[in-house]
Amino acid sequence: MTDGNAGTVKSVETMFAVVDVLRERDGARVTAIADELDLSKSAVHKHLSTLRNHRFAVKEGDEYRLGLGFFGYGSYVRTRYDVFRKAKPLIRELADETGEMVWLITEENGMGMYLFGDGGSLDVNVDSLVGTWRHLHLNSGGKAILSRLPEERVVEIVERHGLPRRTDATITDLDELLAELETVRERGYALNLAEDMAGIHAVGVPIVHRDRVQGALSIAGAANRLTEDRIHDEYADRLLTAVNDLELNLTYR
Amino acid sequence: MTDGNAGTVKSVETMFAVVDVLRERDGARVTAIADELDLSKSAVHKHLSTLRNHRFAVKEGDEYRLGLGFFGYGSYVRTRYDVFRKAKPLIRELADETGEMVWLITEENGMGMYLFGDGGSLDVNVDSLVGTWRHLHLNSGGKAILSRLPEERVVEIVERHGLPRRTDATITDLDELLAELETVRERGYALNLAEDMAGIHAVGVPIVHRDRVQGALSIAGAANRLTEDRIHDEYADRLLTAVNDLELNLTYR
DNA sequence: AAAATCGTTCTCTGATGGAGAACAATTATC
DNA sequence: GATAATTGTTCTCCATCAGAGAACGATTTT
Repeated sequence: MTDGNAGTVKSVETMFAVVDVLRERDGARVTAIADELDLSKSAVHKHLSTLRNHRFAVKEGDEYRLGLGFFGYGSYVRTRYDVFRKAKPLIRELADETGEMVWLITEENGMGMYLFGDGGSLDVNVDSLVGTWRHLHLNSGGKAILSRLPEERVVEIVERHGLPRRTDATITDLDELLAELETVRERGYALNLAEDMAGIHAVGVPIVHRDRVQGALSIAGAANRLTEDRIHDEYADRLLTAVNDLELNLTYR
Repeated sequence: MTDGNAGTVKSVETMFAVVDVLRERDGARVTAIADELDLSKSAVHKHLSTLRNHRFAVKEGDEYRLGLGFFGYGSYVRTRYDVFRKAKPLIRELADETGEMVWLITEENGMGMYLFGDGGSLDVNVDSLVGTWRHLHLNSGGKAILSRLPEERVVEIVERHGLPRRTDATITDLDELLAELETVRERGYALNLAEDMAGIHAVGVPIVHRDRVQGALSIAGAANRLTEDRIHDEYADRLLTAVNDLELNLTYR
């Protein structure tokens, strides 16, 4: 527990290293992987064969890439989230209605992950954000989630993952974050005023079900459209209503 | 090569076994996994810790489940497919226009996988099919893909994965399949007349780019709406046009 | 044509994966 | 409510196997 990787399976650890090289390089050949990881070619080859047998890697000529096996298991994991299945049609609706991006984010081990996103024109590529890990303090959905966690967990999370800065507006101080979360609790929704990406504003509302935060919905878009005023006047209420519907849906349907 | 799992890493193999138990059981506890796999508790525990460190498993109380790590890597793999990124908006459009389900399927190691799907009133159904492996002979998109593979590869694939029957209409004979693929080549699109699921018809068109099949688009829906006649008269042409657009998009944009 | 580099398949050995015992904590049973 | 059974986790320790290195033919470079 104190030691990070005590009691782990080393060869699985190296397998993950191989996988990460394949991901970072968008595919690689045996020798390149062996060089990068300081492993013998034979060892790397053995790992790649193993991965291939389980469809987690594919071989194209002499180049190996990650296989669709990951997508298969990944889709399964997402589909297991009740909140995803129920939020998806709602998100579509909200995206069509507002013309902005609408996101579902959830938390695991103190980090956030976008489970689904829709809408928005060409500003941000939705698909490249889905499935990526995000620090929770950097976005409205993440802050909405944090606002519903016990303070000791928030502190724990910040200690583990830190509060990296992305823009001038990023909250990088724990006390400041805790104060902001108090505001979020009172108000019912969280803002993101260019704290992650310059020029992008957002509102986020936590999804609570059975006394647990299941995630958060958020609306994000260009700062000149999603002004602070319009968020308070229009978007926040629309989002609160949507989340309320969703929470009822989670309970009764 | 002859021996299926010669030259593989055994402990990675057992890791995958653990992962599969977690998937099949929708989460499990240490002892249950150890019992099922005939492993010691300590071994299973070590594997679970390793998986957890890499976010491929999470622990909730004493129960372990697969983690969002899979979804992260899975999303990456899908996004790497150019054909997915470019087909997605087109599929949305087609789904809205026709009111039927529209699918993108691709092939890896002789099996098909739905990369994306949209539309249809049975919206729930869509997400449970995305990310699952499908035999290629069972659906229109798969047959469309097969029609563009060299005959020896088709034979190879059938030898490896067989031609399992799903309904009365399923093609279970290799020669019959090869003949059908010839028809598909001449006509440009493949049909699926309740060969996988009773009451479901579909049309599929292969997506060819740089002399390789990148996948196939298909339209699927209730047999009483997608009658054979209407497929030939309406849907096939609409789909061929869409795929043609997509192929140009793949080349020039 | 020669040299270099590649992926794959061997053999071999030291590191380590997995069994089993021990433990406290929890749950089941009476 | 006390006892017994079962749990997850952490040890130690030995037999296994993960990984190094050499050898191979096939490609690619020079």
